Amino acid sequence: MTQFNDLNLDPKVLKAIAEAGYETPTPIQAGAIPPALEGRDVLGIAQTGTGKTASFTLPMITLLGRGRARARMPRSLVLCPTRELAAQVAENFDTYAKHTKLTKALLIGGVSFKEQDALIDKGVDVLIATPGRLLDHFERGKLLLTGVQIMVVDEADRMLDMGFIPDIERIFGLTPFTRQTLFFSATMAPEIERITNTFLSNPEKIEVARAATTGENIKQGVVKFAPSRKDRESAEKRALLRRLIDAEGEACTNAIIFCNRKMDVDIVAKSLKKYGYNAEPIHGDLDQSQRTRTLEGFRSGDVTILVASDVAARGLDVPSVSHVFNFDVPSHAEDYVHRIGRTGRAGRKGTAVMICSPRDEKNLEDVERLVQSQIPRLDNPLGTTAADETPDEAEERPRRGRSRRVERNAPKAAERDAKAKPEQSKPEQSKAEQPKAEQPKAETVTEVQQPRPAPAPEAKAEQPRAQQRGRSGRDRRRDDADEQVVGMGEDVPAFILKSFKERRAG
DNA sequence: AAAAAAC
Repeated sequence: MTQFNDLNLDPKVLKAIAEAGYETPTPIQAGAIPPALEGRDVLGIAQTGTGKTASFTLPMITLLGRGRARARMPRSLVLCPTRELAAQVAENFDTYAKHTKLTKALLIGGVSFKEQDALIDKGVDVLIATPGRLLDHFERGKLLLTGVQIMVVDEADRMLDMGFIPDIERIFGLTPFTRQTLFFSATMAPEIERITNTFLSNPEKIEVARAATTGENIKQGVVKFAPSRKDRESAEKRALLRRLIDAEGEACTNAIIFCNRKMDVDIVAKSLKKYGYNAEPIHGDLDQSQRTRTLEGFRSGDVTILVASDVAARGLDVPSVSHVFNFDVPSHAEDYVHRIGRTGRAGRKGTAVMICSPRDEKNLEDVERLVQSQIPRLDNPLGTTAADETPDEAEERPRRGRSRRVERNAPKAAERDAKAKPEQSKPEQSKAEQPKAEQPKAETVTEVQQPRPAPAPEAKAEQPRAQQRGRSGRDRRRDDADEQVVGMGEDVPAFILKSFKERRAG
């Protein structure tokens, strides 16, 4: 098997890779690095979680190793759709370029121009940017792109969704024809295809499917929710969310909760905090410093629940998320795939639970058509009809969740996660809650046997684990899977290999 | 109808 040492990378880069603890490149890295080092254009079709970022940072650092940056003329450029993603790429550069003298600047919105200007003036080897802020700098005459030798476009399909393609085309036009282009997208939509035909020259195409999307390692479930009274809807929905989180018990080490609206992100986060959960909101209206702080806290484990808009649906590298909760059914079906793709990364187990209100039914149909299977129905722990009491009041005793303790009841899970996060804060279980025996935490969600249709809804919530299928072989948890991407290219559900357009077409 | 990204 190919090792990083076989890849002709700069010894300084190899040293940093070894120090970071890596030996074996992922398939996208093994495929993209050699042609990139030869100076060829690369078209990488890969999702996040495949090691995509290093597949362009490592050869870039090697190629830029010689030469020096001139004032206002960066030698390379990486474009990302969101600020967080750009910041992540910048971190990656810091890690792998630490033994070199290369300089970099991160140009993203929401922060002052001053520091960014100062760095550009000094001259940088690598510029990492979101399109808006980059063009802003350019228009102020602070930046020349005629010295760009390598240009990277990351998450191109998301750029497309966000309407950045005209900006990207414009930026392409500002760089020299002779540049090398490394282009990454999760899917090849027709518009993406057009861009690559226009701006890439005889690219080496590397296509890698991720094993872990909605395949066997993400357990999915959906809970139908109908409020007892209209004016209680939002409070009851939040109460249901808490019950669903609690039902997962110790298995839920950290989670992302997605809401469709920024306002709901704020409300849900605030409500969870009130009930003693360690939750923080993240969405585009929060200021950048808070977004950064929250994300850092979530990565480090200081924050265990991230309540997020779709700003966090794609691209964000949050290792080892055990659960995704969809507070709403996403209105764009493809967002479902991206959202639940935040869990079950790198061959690990993941759980994705979604709440579906009557008005979300249509969106649910769209999602199920897209993934070409029925998402197993879970029992509503609050009951299907009117509750006798307002759930918010019923559980009003706030639970103390600040203390950190090691997992007690789940030694295996604790072992597995020991490397990543030996401790975690957990809300205390309220006495008012139903006995665990009736609500076994690991069995609340049924395994998806795709593309086999889900079993009858009634049967599965209480089904003992031993009777569930699909637990053999690869399906088992890996103890050492922390950073390694495993099972690549195998057992990929057919739909994930198709473009979203093809999926919609059925 | 919403979210993201520029001021």
